[in-house]
Amino acid sequence: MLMHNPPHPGEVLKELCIEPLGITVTDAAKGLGISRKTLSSILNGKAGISPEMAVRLSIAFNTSSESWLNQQSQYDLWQAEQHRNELHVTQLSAA
Amino acid sequence: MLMHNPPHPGEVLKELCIEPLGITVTDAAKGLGISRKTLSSILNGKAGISPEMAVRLSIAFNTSSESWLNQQSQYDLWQAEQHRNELHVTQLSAA
DNA sequence: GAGCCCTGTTACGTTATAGGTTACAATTCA
DNA sequence: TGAATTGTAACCTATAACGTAACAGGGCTC
Repeated sequence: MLMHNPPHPGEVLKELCIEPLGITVTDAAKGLGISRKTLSSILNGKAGISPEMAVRLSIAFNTSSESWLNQQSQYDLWQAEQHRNELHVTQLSAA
Repeated sequence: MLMHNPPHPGEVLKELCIEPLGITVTDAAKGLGISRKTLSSILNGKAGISPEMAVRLSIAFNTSSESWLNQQSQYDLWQAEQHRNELHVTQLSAA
């Protein structure tokens, strides 16, 4: 179970990939084969990392697509867990 | 890196949770607080497991929400990886 | 056979999100 | 000053996760 708020994957992408390489958002978007707006949205936490985007990132930065998508899942799941007690779900047992 | 086609999470849900308990899809849907159609779609591989659904499953079956969402991620990622060579992405390196 | 339950599925709707293009404003820098 | 960079807003499309209502078929039981 996750205990602390995981960072948005876009944050990690910016700090660990874009900034260290010293490349512009514009050039990174070109390399990724996506629009500058899409990358900007991700970097600023306005959009998530889709499965296809995870593959793109893995190619461009020679990383693991799993790590990117897992980061996104952890992030999404943490948000969902915040509303766990609002869900009307009952324990299920044998009939 | 995933090497083999992961099963659809709905398959796992059916075989490891619904069938062993001997409960009907209708009753399981009621317990989960979702419509029978939604559960049916998941069980038959027509829909994925959303973050919120992962939390519902974790409550109803006393399991880990992470495991459900991770299964879905693995499944989605495998699909995306099948088109890895169709993406126009270039390696990114220091400017 | 008649009735009932369970199931998958179709049709219709809403809502959210990823992605695109275009354009604008603000900033930085040569 | 002029060019580059960036975030963002407006507008579009496609996909997907939900819901309800309705239907058809299979199975079970009086």
